[in-house]
Amino acid sequence: MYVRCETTDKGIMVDEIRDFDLAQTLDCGQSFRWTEQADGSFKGIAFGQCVKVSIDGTRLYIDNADKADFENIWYDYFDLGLDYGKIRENISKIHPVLADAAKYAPGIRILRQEPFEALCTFIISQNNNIKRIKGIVQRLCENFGEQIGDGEFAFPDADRLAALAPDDLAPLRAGFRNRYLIDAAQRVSSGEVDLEICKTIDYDSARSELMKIVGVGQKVADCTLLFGMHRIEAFPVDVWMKRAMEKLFPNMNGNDFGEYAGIAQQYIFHYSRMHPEFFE
DNA sequence: ACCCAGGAAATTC
DNA sequence: GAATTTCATGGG
Repeated sequence: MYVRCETTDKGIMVDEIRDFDLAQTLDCGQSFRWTEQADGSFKGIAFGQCVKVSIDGTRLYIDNADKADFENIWYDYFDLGLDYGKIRENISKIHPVLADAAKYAPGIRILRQEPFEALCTFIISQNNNIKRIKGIVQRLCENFGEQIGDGEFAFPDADRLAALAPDDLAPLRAGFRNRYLIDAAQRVSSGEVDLEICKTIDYDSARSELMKIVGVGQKVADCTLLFGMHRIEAFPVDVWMKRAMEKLFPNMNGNDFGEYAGIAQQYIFHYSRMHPEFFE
């Protein structure tokens, strides 16, 4: 998608936006740092910058960002270079229920989050619920992240967390996940686990690289690869996806959804979560 | 009191 | 090896 942006009183404005719904994308359990405001906009932080985003028709507004920020951070973060309409069209041919799921929330996009943040937030996600995950992530940033504004904190980097011990994370109330977070930070900080290389090496190797970390299994590795490394062939299977596959796609698995399996996964995950009656 | 939550490690069979 | 239990915490 070719986009131009210009400066307005509501920050940067980008026109001709398609296949993008803020609630569907920012409140669907892939990122845990966005909160909806009373006016329908979303406030959040990524790459150390706090912004407020809103959509009016085909126009995307990003407040508190300039043109350089848009080009350097937000164009990629919102994955505006990928044609989701075309992908939706293609994967809808695979299975009629997948077509239904894609049609249900056509504005979902896969964010390109910071790798270390994706790793940590999905470590926190295990055996947990989205509301509490958000609280723990918020406390992690408030306690150990760099302050970037009035009450706003960046996600802490691996070096900072690597200097801590599990008990130092007690204020998070993350329980048994504390030692997993410290182990992840120390292995990333030391270079034993290379998050950048996970963007390019073959999928199984990338997954193995992440699974060196204590507390990272297949599902957390897949989520990290999908949301932090934009490996959109990843197909994380959590409790919702397990139910969905058994009930809605019997005798199928992630491989049947092809190179865009991760995008299919998000459509199915969201569709299932919004329709719990499917699984009663 | 009990069960579950975008799981994984530790233990047991 | 496969199946079960445990791990903290909070909400329903």
